[in-house]
Amino acid sequence: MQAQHPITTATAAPMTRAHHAAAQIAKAATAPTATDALDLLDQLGTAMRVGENGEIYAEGDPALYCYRVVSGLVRTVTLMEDGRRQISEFLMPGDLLGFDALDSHDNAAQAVGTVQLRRFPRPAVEALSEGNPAVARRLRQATAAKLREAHQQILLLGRKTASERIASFLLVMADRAGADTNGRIALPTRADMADHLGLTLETVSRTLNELHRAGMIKLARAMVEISDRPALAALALETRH
Amino acid sequence: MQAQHPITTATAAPMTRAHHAAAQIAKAATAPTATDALDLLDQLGTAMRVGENGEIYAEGDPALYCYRVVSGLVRTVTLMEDGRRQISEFLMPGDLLGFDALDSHDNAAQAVGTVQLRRFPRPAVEALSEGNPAVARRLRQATAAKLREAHQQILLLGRKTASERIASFLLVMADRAGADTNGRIALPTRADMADHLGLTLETVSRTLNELHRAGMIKLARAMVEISDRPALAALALETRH
DNA sequence: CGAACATTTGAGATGGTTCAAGGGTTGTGG
DNA sequence: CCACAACCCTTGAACCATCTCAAATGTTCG
Repeated sequence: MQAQHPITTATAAPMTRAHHAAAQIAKAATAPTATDALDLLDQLGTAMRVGENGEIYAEGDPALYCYRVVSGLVRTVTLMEDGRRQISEFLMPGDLLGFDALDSHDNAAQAVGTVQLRRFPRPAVEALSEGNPAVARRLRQATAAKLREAHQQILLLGRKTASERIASFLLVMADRAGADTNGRIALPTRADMADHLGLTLETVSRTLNELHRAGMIKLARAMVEISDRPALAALALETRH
Repeated sequence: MQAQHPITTATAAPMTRAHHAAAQIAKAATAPTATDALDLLDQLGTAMRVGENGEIYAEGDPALYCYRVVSGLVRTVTLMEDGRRQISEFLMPGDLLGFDALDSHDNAAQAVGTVQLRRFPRPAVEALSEGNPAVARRLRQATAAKLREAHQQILLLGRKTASERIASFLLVMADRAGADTNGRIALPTRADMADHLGLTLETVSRTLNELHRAGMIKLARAMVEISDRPALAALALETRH
């Protein structure tokens, strides 16, 4: 039902940091910082780079680490035995990854292009959140926010037409990625979009070009620019916003 | 694209309990109970009953309360302006509801049949989890578990065929609801199933009857019995299990 | 009994898929 | 720096899984 993509090997730098710092930090920061409670995490993390199409973790892997995206785009992938593929979400710089795993990851995470990450050992994160209610709350909120996004995606997949899906997707990408200075936003491949939106890459291509002909977007390979946001929003049928 | 259902009014018993107990409980229970940390919640809750098709909360409502299902079946509904409807999930006895809201509910919750609930004021829950890391952790895990289910649903909606969807749904219901003593499980209406599975009620009806003819299930109105679980599981293409 | 509602079934319409081919782009090695 | 290979994207045409529209048949309950 869907074509598949060979996965080139990851270029992952190994890490060398300890987790024992976590408990200390948790106690030190009795009064949560005025900024973001999750800033505390940073000291526990290690920088890491993954090459294009590299795997950050596989489905079913024990959840030893979690990550924050520093730069680049990450996709979260579920694969069926016969090769059908579903991308649950795309993650952008600043997004957290793998924090909501229970003991194993329920889907794979892969770098769309080259990606820079900060990696945190989960035991350290757990220890930190155990000792610091503000961190615990922020983590729960982060997971709740993902759940909310998942519900949006469920609505999209269950009830929207192809052009509504594309319009919704473009708006989400524009809002989250923050268009570059020219209002242009980088897109993943048609195949990646298709597997995210429950369509085929041909339908994605056709629909994108229809929106272009309709004057709602400008199209250039892997880049789009939204020229008529109200029209797109009307198509996407965004309830909220 | 989809027919709509009028909502009969809820029969909700008002509540009378205070939240101030929360902080005390949190402190008292420094050593978390051997059983379930969430048992601590019970004392903060009030019993409540909602009639068939009654609304527990509406989409966009400020999230003042959260709930645990005591008996009956609850559906979580997102509505589009033109009437298209998506049911994100069905909740069974023991399931938590509204705990993962941020400050407002991102979808409505309705009673499928008559439902008994236990209702908790969110400030009390927050206070409890603030003071009790075990509770905080359980709540985060509960939200993470919902996210995992949402990802399954995204795969189902994005990539499965009608019969795969039905088969998957029946297995989930059987596992979660726990079939009655005769292995029979209660189903919501065809329309509710359709709006959960991204199909029309006609397709649900036809597919259910096909599975019946194929000898995989026994069918009796709002009841099914799974007669050939392996065959159903093969159809559902469950990766895990 | 009768009204409201849930389910089934049929027949025709269709949005999106599938299969197929051609054109663009990018990077790489000669 | 050109030429080829590997992709990606586009476009066309036929097909089909599911939807839509329509009607008949339960079923439930006041």
